[in-house]
Amino acid sequence: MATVYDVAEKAGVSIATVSRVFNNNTVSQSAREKVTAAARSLGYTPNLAARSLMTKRTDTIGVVLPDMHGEFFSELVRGIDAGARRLGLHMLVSCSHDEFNEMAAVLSAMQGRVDGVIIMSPLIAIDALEPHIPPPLPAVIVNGSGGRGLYPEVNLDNRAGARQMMAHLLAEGHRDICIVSGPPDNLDAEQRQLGCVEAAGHSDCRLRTLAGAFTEASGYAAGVELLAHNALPDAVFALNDAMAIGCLCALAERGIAVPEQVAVAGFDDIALAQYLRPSLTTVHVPIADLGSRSLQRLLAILRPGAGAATACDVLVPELVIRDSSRRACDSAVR
Amino acid sequence: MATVYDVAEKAGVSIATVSRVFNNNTVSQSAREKVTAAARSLGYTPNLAARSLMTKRTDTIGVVLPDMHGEFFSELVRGIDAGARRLGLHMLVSCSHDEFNEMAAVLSAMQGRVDGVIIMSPLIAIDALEPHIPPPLPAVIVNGSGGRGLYPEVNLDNRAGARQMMAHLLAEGHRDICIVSGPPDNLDAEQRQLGCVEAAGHSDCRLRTLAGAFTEASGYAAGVELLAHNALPDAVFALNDAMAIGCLCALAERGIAVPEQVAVAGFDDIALAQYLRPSLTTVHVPIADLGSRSLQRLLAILRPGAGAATACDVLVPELVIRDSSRRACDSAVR
DNA sequence: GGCGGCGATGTAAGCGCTTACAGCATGCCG
DNA sequence: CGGCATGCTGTAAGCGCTTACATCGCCGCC
Repeated sequence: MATVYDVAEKAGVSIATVSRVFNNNTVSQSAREKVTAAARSLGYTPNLAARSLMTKRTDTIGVVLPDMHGEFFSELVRGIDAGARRLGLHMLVSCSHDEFNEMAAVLSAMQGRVDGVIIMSPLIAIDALEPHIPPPLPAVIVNGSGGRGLYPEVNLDNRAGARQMMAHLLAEGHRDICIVSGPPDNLDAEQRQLGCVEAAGHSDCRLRTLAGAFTEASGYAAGVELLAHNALPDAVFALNDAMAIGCLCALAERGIAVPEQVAVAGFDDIALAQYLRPSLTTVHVPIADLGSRSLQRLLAILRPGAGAATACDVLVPELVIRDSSRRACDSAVR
Repeated sequence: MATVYDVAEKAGVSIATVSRVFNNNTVSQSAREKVTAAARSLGYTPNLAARSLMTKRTDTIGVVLPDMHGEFFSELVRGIDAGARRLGLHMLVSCSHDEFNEMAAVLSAMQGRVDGVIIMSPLIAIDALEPHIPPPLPAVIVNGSGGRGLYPEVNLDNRAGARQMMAHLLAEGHRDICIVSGPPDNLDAEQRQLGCVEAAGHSDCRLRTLAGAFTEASGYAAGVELLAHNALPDAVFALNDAMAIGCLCALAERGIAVPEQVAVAGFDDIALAQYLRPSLTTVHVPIADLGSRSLQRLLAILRPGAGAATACDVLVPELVIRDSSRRACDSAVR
């Protein structure tokens, strides 16, 4: 690997001049040309580790995720990436697999390699995590409500989303509603469920819950169970779209008409929710926004004064009514 | 930020001892305890940039992706991550947005921060890229057939997959088949198309092509166009599942029965392909395997002799026959 | 008791880079 | 023509760490 010394020697200048060329500092035109030529012929690329040792900046932000599955994760990363590239920042992505020790390990493995981190961990109570964030490391917590306020947070208002959906289902006249829940200990799932209960509390509605795990398979299983007991509710509200799809599948197999015999709703609004038949009523979650917003928050710490910190850090999802919950008479063009 | 010096002073030992404690070298029990206590009380974490400057190892591998959209990307990363974590490696993920200059920039931005890179870039001809990989950087190319052999490659046999699907459709008796193609310049799309043409060449089949872009929307548009011209083929083979889903949606809207009036097939086998109604016949792509396999290849370079390099680096996808292409008389339990 | 061996520790060099500081022309002014 | 600002360039220090090498007890042995 070529170093500044090699380039300097070949170009007949000092290492300082080489460095200056690569940092856009004042260098005479002739020196600049000699250096770039030498660098190219040697295949020289600055060693970023060495650079950041001096500058104390890495131009990299860490992203710690609970896992790597599915749409949610990729959207979030996409949201962060979009902002990061605009600012010339890189992303170090790691994955804690929902394990507490992993999380701490991953975090300390980022020390000195990132300027700050964005942490998302719906499974781990954030107040237990905070002490494990190396103190000088700027951090932003995504969707991990309940921290001690040591770090800024960007949250999704899952409860509000669930309440909106419940209000819609109630308005459609459904009084016997079955929730397909998310995995235990999952913060998002918990809050969505909470929103449902809140909304139901204000009404004369009967609420039941079937256990789910945020997967298509668990939604399918829930649908099968529903049919086995021969106790079809007015509506099924699966707490994410994957489960709604699984459930839809189970219902279709038994010839149950949706929405005529039972309404079905999901949560997340994944890309193909609108392409299902019937198209899926769901709650639109601005996942990429969650990512870009959290990057903004982090940047407000890293480059104080650079950009106005966003005032609000709670994103409210939006109800999207489609065919799977609409009464027959409402049906219209998609 | 505390350094080895701070810890050494507080613990009353030399910096070498501190370093040794953190590198599991021989240190007396008493010294070890003093150091760990001091480190904890100072909140010390080793600076990894400095460490890798000495050791020439970063324990990080770079992943360069064309973009951050959808299932494919997250699965690939998951496959890489799974292997990486087992080996204590980290992942630096970047995204070239299919732009050539970005690609080179991203690559040089990894210099000194990664031990090697896994590059995936279906849009960019790999032989144009190779010269831009900094020479000493070990690299593996994923799914970018056509390199000059400078770097090991791990490829998916898209052609074989497409041929399998065509064979299936032909066997079902379809002779008028419509392909919904992928975006221009996309290597995967090109090869899938090529496979179709090859398979059709050996038969008396009529093949048409409709332009697609690997998105649900483009599949939907293709479906609409098919109906507009009133020229329904026997079968529609969308070159990925997202488009197949869009197409299915367009057909369902007009009341066309699948598979009775027209068979539909996709490519990729995304998680919910089996939960659609009708469930989607498709080609299963082992995306995560693609990721873990490429990591293995990279490792074979980084740690020669550590693990046996896999002999084969072409993954063959697998035909999955479901309801959307089955003749009525074949229909059975899912 | 002196000595080789051994394990724990300290000293210091140096990884590849940035940057403060000094040095050195050059040009311009008084 | 001396002095001074100006613009490039080189020298050298040092970022936080690992590690070769030297040092130093200490034990057991002849």
